[in-house]
Amino acid sequence: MSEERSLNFIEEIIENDLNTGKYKTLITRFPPEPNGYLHIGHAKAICLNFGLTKKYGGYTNLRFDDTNPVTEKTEYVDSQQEDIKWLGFQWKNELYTSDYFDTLYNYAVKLIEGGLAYVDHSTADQIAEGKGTPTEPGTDSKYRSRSVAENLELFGRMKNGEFADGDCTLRAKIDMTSTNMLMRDPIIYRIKHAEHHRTGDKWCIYPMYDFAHGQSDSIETITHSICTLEYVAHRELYDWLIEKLGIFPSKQYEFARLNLSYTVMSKRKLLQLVNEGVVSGWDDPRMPTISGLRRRGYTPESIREFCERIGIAKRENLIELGLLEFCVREHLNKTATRVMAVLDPIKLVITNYPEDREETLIGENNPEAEDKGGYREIPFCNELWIEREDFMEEPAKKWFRLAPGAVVRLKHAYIVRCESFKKDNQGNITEVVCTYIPESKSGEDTSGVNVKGTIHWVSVKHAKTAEVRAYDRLFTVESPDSEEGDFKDYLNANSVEVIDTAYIEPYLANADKDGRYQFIRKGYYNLDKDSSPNKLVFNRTVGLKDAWAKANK
RNA sequence: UGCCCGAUAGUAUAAAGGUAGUACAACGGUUUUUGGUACCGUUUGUCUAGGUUCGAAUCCUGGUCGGGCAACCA
Repeated sequence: MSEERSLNFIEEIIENDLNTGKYKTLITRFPPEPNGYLHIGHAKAICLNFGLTKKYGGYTNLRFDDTNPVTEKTEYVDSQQEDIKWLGFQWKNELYTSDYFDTLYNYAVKLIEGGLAYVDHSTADQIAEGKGTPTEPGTDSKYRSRSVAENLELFGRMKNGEFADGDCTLRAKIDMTSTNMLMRDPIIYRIKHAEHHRTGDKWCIYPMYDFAHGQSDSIETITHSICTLEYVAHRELYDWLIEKLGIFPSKQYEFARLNLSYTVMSKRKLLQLVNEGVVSGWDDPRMPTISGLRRRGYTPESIREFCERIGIAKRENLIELGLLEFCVREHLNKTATRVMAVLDPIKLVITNYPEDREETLIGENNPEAEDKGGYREIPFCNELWIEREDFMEEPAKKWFRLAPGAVVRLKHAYIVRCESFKKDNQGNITEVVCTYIPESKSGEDTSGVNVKGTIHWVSVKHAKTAEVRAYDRLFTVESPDSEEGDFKDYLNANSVEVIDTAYIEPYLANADKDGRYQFIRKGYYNLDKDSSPNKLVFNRTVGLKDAWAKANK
């Protein structure tokens, strides 16, 4: 493999830092807040952070950024770990920002002692007002000039629970006239009498993101702290705090987050879809969450490949959903077991094949695999289920499938000729009547007949049934976020289609929970978690490309 | 009206002053017992106006457009 992929801007920085000896070991971190499920956008960050240390050596920590007890839950901690592992990555240390609450408290005291922080008894409204606006400077709080001793005493009382939520905050003393709003005396500690998922009721004050993230990076001697673009403005504060505290100088670098067409990525909106029952849960197969994609049948390999292909840069982007689908097709084409399933059945009857005769045919499991993926037995008889769409009473031009008088290959079986067909009162085709060519058996064809088309089928006598669910994009517009009005106005009403009774070949009765199947000529499918031995339920991961359907649109 | 970030085919992403390349998409073809896969080919691009230079996607200046910044969220 001569991989000559060019470096992205972060890799360039890292190679430079490694080459100049600035760092001996690369240390990154993935820092999710445990307040929701991870999605494909997080996968981009996971692949970046873990991928970097895999490539250059060093290691990556998993750090749960749990500084806001009211939104965070252990359920999310567990799901996030599962998702990262499933994607194929292993962290060096499992850490929590809450592990550092004592250290962080001492850092705050140090800031106060240096005259760089003060306790502010202003209300939230007063603080907001004093902040100014992006175009007007802020004004100093009247509590800004409190003495170090008074601030120390007050902060101690905050910690001891002597104040109610919102009574006061600890603010860094920087510059109320800065053009960077974040430097206008940012709040670094607030009071929340809330139960924390790990520290319980030990604390009633919690550090803000800006006073926790960079400090945690520093404690862990993270060399390259990689985050998304919305934190660019925070970098000045990140650096300021590290400098004033005199601690290990981690550096922050920002890249553009992933936007994927026809879906939404914000945790708030995804949570809304879950809470309002628009989807069945975080792992609904239509969700862009890792757990949703997993249930849908996506593979870790395909998601990693996707993240590799989209690249890392600083400009805003909107990735076509088609690329994700390409990546999963690419992987599943190489790995999925081929089987036959008929989703919209009509009956095909072979008049010259004895009614009481049955045959066992042999089919390769995967033409792309080295050993053809092994072989399986497929029962055959005189009555078969075929797809309704594989027959046309009046064939279109370039039609290679069944039509009166047309010949077609039954996959792994014989060539048949359509002699006639039957209709019901409404004019629906109910049965296709054929004769078969006995010498045309697959693998030992001596008939000399050439056919243009091959169709899939399932023996009526031997067919098993299954429910099959097909999914489509969740939204009808490319970028629901940037449309007028509420994003839910653009939900795709037909994002799921359920087929109650599809006919499947008997081999599938023993389908593997983790198996990936290609229903020949239809798409890639896997078993849903709702599936049981009594009632199989398949999800369509993604359809096969369909040149015929596209050409005839 | 301030500050910060960005701008290369339809979508992404390369080219560190020297032939604008790659992938996906689109289109055409070859192969095929999946109208799948594979393979071959084609179309499409440097936001704009100046400047520096023998030479600019790249450096400089002005403009335009897009995004971000006024949570006791992260």
